[in-house]
Amino acid sequence: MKILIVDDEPDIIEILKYNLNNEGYDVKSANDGKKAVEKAKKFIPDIILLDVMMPGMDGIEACTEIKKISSLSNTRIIFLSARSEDFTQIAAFDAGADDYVTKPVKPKILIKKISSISKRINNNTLSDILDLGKIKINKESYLISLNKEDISLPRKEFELLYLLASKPGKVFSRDEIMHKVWGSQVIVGDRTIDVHIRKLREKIGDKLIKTIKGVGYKFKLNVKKK
Amino acid sequence: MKILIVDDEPDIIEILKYNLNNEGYDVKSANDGKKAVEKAKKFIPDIILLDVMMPGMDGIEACTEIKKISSLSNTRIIFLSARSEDFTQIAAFDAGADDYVTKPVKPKILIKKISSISKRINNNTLSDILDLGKIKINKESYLISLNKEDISLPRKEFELLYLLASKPGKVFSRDEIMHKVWGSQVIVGDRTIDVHIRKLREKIGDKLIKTIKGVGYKFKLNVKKK
DNA sequence: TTTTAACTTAACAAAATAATGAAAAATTTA
DNA sequence: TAAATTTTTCATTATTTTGTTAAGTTAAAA
Repeated sequence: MKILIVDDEPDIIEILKYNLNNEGYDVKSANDGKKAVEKAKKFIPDIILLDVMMPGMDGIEACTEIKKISSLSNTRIIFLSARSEDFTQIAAFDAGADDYVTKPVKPKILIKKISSISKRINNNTLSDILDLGKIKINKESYLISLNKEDISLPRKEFELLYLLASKPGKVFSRDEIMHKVWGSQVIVGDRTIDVHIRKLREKIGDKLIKTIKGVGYKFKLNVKKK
Repeated sequence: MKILIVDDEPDIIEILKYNLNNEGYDVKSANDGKKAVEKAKKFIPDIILLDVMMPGMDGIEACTEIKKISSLSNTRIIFLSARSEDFTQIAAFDAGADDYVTKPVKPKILIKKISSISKRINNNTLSDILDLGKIKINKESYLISLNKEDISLPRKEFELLYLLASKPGKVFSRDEIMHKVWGSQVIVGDRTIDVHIRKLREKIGDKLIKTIKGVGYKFKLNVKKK
């Protein structure tokens, strides 16, 4: 996740950079509106933290500029402003802000907002309900229904099943499963995945997930033909 | 806003009068059905609080009479009855009651109901009520009714419940809850949300809100299975 | 058929997450 | 202003989920 910090005070950049780096974000910075727009074009950040008050091009202007750039259409903008009661809030949202934080910025709050925004970015792509005939997988309620009976699954098991079922027939390697379900940062042993598969099979029966030895696992298509 | 209280017990009239005056209502009273009808004709109250059990003409009869009077067609009637399980409820609604309150009357609840009704009179819109079977959630008066019993909830608890119940079955993450209930500018700890959930469960029982570990909370649908 | 790598299974340990109790802080009401 | 209520936090405990290991199976390859 890439973040661009824009502020004219080096101290603030320093603090934010430090905290965000610690959280594992890829952070760059700029110290005025103009440079911000340039850097954003190259860096294509996921999130821009934009100070409202800056000499030269201020945050609102910069935001307006950034919003015009099509390659940055998925970039979220969080404003940093001095006073919460400020009229700038309104202007900020008009300019296309996704959120704002008032100074002095508390790193905890900022990090929470950022993680909440990044989750939203990630989640939006997946559709919510998979309907595979006798099994339905509902991400909204974290329930699956098998032959009309609801079964609730722990999170990892659910996500594993959801992944396999999102492309029935496709064989997922353990690497791919690990990447998609556990995320790129986490590394677990291959056996761990097997164990989760087993637990799933205990609950949904062993017909639906097939092992492809030496390759991985797949969700089985409806195999009824005459 | 004019309110007429009708009850044969002076104490009750006293208490209600005191509380409603404090809220700025214009309050008069009567101590039996007949006098109530007469006073109502002259006073043209917006709301009548009508005791069911009274010597002479009882509340139900009085209500029927009042409903015949065209100048009182906009007057709402709230019954006061001793027991909630009473058949009188049915008779009361047949007679044209708009609402009822069980004795002993809790002033807070009564006031909320009244303010809810007055709002409805003013903007003539239907109130915002979620009806989930045995639990009803009335956003206008911030009251919920569980198995016919009114429970008044503090604002945060109410809004939390309202959010969950607005989409039964959907799992709400703590982030989403925080966003929707606390607003985007407020950050509270995750435990805070848990605590509110707990308070809610203390009041409405622990069947209705389910924890999805690692994900969030959801309002449970009617879960009857054999 | 034997060998062997790959998988399954069960039992257990570790980590993550939530429930609880108590109490401080903030807010509302009297 | 004091009292009461509501909201929030914190520390502790309980619970569930997740991950690991090791021993048994299986199925393909030699």
